[in-house]
Amino acid sequence: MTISEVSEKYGMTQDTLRYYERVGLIPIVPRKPSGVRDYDESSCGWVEFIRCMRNAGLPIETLIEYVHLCQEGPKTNEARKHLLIEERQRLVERIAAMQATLVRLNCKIEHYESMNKVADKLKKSASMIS
Amino acid sequence: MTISEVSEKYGMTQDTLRYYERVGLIPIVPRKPSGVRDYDESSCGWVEFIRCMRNAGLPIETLIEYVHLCQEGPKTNEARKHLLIEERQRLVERIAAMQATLVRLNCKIEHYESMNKVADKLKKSASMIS
DNA sequence: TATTGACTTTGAGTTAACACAAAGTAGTAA
DNA sequence: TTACTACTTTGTGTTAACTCAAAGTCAATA
Repeated sequence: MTISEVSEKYGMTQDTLRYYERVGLIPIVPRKPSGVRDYDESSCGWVEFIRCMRNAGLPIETLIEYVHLCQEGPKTNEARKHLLIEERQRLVERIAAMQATLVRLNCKIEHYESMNKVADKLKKSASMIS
Repeated sequence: MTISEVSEKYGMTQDTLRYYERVGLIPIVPRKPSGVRDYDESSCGWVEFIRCMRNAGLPIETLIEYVHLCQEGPKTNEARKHLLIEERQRLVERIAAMQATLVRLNCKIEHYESMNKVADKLKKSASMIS
């Protein structure tokens, strides 16, 4: 697959794909003899994985470390697991914080809606008088 | 309350507090005759609210707009509500994405743990032979 | 009274995460 | 053969959200 196809498929710009590769967020993508990137299944898998993790807010630095570990073979399995467990912890905390915020937003929105109702009632009473 | 007390209380730097006020993320904080900030209950409430929203990832631009609306009186109630509803929608989506990522992380971690078990079993068999 | 320390404003600097521009190359179509 | 298009690398620019520095002010304390 060409970079434009991958860009299309995963909804990321070509610049971002090259940037991710440059900084080590995904392993080096294989090239055609001409030097043009030719994404294989593995490359696409990485792109999709990193997109997912980035969407969830995992920091680039940590992901770069993970990718490095993956490229060093099975001896780094423990280290990778620890890294993932730590990130999971942080993710769980972020989700909890966001859910608390969601509850709060709901309260505020309901508050505004109840104000509307009060306003409606006032209007009704007014129209009944007039 | 002084800025240092507020900074302490909410775990934000004084610089961030001043920055938030400068860009309109919180309303202007009342001052002592000397010009020093003197946070009252309302100011503290705003600081806490904004911290919460920022932690959940709501963009500063949107929050600035919300604060502006709040300062324009009750005629902006509808607009505020709409703004909050939109942000709630985006928040719900972010939470969903993060939960999907969490599931994925769990899978990966379990994968690494099952690999450990296999390794353990191999070790055990080896020790039984020797 | 002099100094100290916490505050003030204004403006510039920093960091993460891209986004863009320039200059060059490979492959294809006319 | 020329023109065109999609790619390449290298390096610079941008944006959000702070963060720091400089120079000055005020109140309290030695």
